[in-house]
Amino acid sequence: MDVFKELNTLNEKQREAVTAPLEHIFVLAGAGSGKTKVLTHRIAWLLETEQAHPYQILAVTFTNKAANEMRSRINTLLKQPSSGLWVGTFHGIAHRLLRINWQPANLPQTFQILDSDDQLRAIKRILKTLQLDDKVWTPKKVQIFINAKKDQGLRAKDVVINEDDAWLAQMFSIYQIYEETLERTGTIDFAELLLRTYELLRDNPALLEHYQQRFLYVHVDEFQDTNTIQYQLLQLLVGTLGKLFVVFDDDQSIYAWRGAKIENIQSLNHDFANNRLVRLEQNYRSTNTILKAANKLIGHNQGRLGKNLWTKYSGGEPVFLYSAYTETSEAQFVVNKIRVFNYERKEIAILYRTTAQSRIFEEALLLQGIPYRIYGGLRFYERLEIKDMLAYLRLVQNQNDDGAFERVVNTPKRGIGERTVAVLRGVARQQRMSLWIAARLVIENRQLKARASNALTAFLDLIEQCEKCVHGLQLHEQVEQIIIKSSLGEHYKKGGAAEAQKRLENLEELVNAARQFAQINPSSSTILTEFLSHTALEAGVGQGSQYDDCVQLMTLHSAKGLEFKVVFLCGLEEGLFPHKNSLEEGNVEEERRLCYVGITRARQHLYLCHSESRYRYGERELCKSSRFIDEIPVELIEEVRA
DNA sequence: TCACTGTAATTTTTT
DNA sequence: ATTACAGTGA
Repeated sequence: MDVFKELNTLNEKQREAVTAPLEHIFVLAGAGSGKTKVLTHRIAWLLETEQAHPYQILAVTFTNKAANEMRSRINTLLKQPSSGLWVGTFHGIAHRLLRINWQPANLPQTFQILDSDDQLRAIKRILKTLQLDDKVWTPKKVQIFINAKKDQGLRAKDVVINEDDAWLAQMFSIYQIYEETLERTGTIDFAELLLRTYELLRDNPALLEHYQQRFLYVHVDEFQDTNTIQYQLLQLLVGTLGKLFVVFDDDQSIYAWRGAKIENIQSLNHDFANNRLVRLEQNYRSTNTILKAANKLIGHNQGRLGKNLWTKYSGGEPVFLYSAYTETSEAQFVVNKIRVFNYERKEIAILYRTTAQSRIFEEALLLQGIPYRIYGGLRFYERLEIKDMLAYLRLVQNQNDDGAFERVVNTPKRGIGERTVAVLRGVARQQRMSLWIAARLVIENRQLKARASNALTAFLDLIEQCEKCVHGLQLHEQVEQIIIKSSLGEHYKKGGAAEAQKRLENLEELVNAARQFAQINPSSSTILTEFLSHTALEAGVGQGSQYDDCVQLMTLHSAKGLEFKVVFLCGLEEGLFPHKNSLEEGNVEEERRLCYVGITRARQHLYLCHSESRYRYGERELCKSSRFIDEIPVELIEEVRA
């Protein structure tokens, strides 16, 4: 790249951040102020004028989408694929470090990642064996508790328990058993990826020094979303040698619910001395009207760092407001409007608070034959049949994976019922062994009736056969073989016609995904392990989009970082947005920031929609329009009719 | 052991 | 409305 030519495309503030001397740089970047541009240009600047080597550069994002975007923009800028440069999500980078350093991290080489669903199942199993009242100790609550502790960097054993607090004591004891279980099964959950990586570096000084010397330039996107353990990890990595470059917007902090600490922004100044703050407040995205609406809305929040976005674009059409009678007419209005616009369809987005709202828009779009793409919702690798197949693969690769064992031991049905599995669980727990080994033992000791024993033996043989037969095969052939051997394919053929077809197609798609994965990644003996991790870390968002030019449907959370010519912000109703749960927890400000994110996605046209009534739990409920609508000055709004 | 039936709970967002 | 789960009979 011609650095100096590129610099001319930046404004003064952006240039200041990109060409800043080698200190810690904090960039307060408002929506649409070109933060990704600054980040990518900074990296290019380091490479071209500071003689940095690609392998000295680390760039961390929060979503896979953002990571991919950044990687491709860096490549475009450098006019070649950048090798050696690490760009990824916090979880992706932690995973990479753990794979390389599995031994000092005290992990088996084939360790696997549990997604939220796997984690919840593991917790349910533990609660069942402990025979606790599942009204008091709901799996969800336990899951939230454990993840919160891990996000704070706390192990069960690290915490001093006040014996008076029976609830807390019980929670920690569950946490402890959970930790032991995961240890035994060779699996780790999402939060553990971060915590384990933190401990790995903290407890291995030589290793830490190695990475500190390597990653001299650490970049973090969306810094306002970091949680405690992520912050601590950054502190370790940057050390005294490294230079930190963070980009953040406190008004777009929307992940407090999963442990993001907005206080981390304040800590920066103290923990990383010799720093420089650059403010990007010029917006290049939206019309002045849209920006004014956004500024006024977010002005209702207290304790902001404070900034005022401005733009050179004057005026723009008003923000349109549509009040529907029902959610169906809301969707109809949106779809009719979409037909009028003469833009590319991918320039149009329908945004909503909850995934459940997508269905009604999907139906309306389908009816009118408008191509659309839904982000989020049930992702490819989360589908039932895919999870089943992945469980077979996991079990073939690591027989101690109890979660995988339980999932497929009787799928498809092979006569191993609850009773038999209960016996295995009992033995496994008593002798602290995996279900697989317990099964072996139980068969040897003839603890089961002949019928159950035979069925179980057949299952164990099946898995071992699979293990033998996939040896030396290509990754996608391994998947293909196991679909056949496990007779999962057969199994799904039997279901309802249309649904069964879909499931079979998905299994076929999994084979394709494996083929693609093997093409992108260098072949190695651990490719199956890596593929399985990939399915957990990137739940397969890109699968199955048939058209390129589609109307974009997504939740407000997944819209962060994107922009569209036309935005429909839907379901603006009290209880839905702001969501009831947030109101109860007193988190209206985060909901408002979410609304701010939504509004600032729009370049030219913004439609706010709400419905007077909505189906919930099978009943029609009356809905009040959202307070957020009232917080936008009326002179910016124009009511429209269908 | 498994299919069937009735009842209770469920819906915030993502790695 | 849809789904998950527990209880019941074959």
